[in-house]
Amino acid sequence: MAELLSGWKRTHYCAEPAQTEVGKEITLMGWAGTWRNLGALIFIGLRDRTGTMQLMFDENKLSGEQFKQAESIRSEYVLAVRGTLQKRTPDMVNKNMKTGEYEVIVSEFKILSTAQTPPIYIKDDLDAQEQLRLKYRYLDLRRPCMQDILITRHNIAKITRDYFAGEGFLEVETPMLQKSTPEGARDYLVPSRVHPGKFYALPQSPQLFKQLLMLSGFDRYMQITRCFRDEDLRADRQPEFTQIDLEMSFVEEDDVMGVNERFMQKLMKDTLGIDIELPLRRLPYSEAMDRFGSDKPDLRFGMELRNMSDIVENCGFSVFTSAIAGGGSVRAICAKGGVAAFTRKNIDELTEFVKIYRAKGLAWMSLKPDALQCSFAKFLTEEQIQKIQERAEAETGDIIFFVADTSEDVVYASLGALRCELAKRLNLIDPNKYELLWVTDFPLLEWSEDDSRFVAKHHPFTSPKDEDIEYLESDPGRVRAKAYDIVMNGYEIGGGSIRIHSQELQERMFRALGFTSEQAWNRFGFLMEALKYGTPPHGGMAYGLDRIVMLITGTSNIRDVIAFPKVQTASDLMSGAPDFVDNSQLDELHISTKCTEE
RNA sequence: GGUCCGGUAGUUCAGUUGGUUAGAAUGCCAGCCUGUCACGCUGGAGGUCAGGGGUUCGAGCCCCCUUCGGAUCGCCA
Repeated sequence: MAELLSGWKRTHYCAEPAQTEVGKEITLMGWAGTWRNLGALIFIGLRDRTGTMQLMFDENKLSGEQFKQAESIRSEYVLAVRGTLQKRTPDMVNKNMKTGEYEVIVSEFKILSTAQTPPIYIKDDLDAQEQLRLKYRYLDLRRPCMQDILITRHNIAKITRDYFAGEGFLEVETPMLQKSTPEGARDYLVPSRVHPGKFYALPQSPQLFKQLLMLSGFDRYMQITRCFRDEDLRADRQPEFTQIDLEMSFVEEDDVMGVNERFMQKLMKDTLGIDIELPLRRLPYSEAMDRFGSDKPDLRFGMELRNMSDIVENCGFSVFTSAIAGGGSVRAICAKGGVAAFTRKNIDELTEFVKIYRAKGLAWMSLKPDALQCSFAKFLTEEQIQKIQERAEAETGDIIFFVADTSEDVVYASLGALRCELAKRLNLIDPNKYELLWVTDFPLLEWSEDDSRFVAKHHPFTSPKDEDIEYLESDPGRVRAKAYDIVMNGYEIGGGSIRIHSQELQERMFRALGFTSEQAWNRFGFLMEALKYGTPPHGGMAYGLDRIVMLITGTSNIRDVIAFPKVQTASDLMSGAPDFVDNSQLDELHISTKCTEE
């Protein structure tokens, strides 16, 4: 049944032919879409990656055998078609089609491949279960909207390479098989056949190698590269993902941020035609947390957090006073028009919502037109109520929401999330708006309860701020880093830092992280050694390419921007990976497992 | 590791208080049709109600377990 090309050559893509080709014979190749058989006339849409062209099979213009064959064409058959491009008369134009003014009168065709009825429809407004789409990913990828995303992804990668090449960056590849470094995320391990009992790790990032490239003198490096982290998945997180990774020598924060914000400006202009004003806003971490409860604030809307602790410190409401006494705070957020927008049931939902973030509850003050409704009003003086409303910039019709907790982390996390939830419910987010900013001055270290020690917030090679270096041993928590994240619409799309380029400081850093000198040398000895041989000051950053593609294509699901993604359990529904392997394979790798098939 | 949501023809879904033979649309198959483009008309086929167990005279529906998928907290230097 499947015919061969036998010398046929495609002359055009389906959506390519235009006015100049009218009346000429063209050859198209693609997939049959929906077919409409009118008896002596058959219409079929022929689809390729550029779009769809309507084909007309006319009983009077084809041999009897060919017309009979045309009647057998079904959805997703692969066709090669020769015919004449015709301009449709005005009453026959299909305005919903890019090629709606044209059609091809088929004179000769081949069925290159037949197809079973596909388990999912090949159309943009598909509403199939994602499970099914992923099992038949190759069919899902036939849908024009999916092809558009991957085409946009290609364009973004190309703009990226062109831009950085133009700025003097060299693309250098770094190894996929690396030494495991247990700091940070879990590694994917690869057993070594040659070295019994030893393992490589897949890169979480090319961090150390790009620093070594600076040390070697490449000066400016970039790479679009795959990274792997064996952590739980999310809507915006895959176990293997792509970074735009770069590093520069002889630079300080402003240099890295400058070249990168110009990159984002160009990217937004070339993909969406959006103008981004430079320089981008910069928000120190502490201010971002204080105002937005997040280190990746969505600036498409306001609704900033307000600290009410000093006002309610001595009121009789124990929820508030005990939170403050316990070292935490009481903060609030004002929902404009909340009285009209939220029912009592909605407020209960919001209360449940903040509990996800370990808040114990959600207090609220409803400024109804006739009266103030507030469960804890009796604990407050008129003056305190007045001050709260002033600070929240609340007016009649608004609701002020409060979270109190002994942990600032809980207050920030719950109110930061509530802020976004309220914006969603109040419809404050313009989907066509793009708000970029830098978040800077991150803490260098943060205390880990699990490990009972300080851990690097970014990574252990991040340089402390010059003026804070002196506190590295005495007060590690107050040391700020030369680190910066670039944030767009509430997503961290990239981040980086100036690195430590002195061996002495790097050793102090490892000590602050609780490593003995021996441990540090054992894990990162090659870096420590390298730092002895002439290291330029350097820094860089890395972007999550997948997240950038998500934002630019307007998808909320990272799986949609990756050709062959993994599901929440990190498996591939199409190929069935991961899977058991033969014992002989394990033997060769000197591995025995605790789990077996069945 | 936790919480929540979901799995019924190929597909998307409905299925009442637990009650006769599980429905619709679409797709598929067959026939008719020369301007369709969500073609139309006529007819037809198509079900392990995710899997297992339990309660019951009786389970798609109630309970338990398992499994698969999604969202999310923890986690993600």
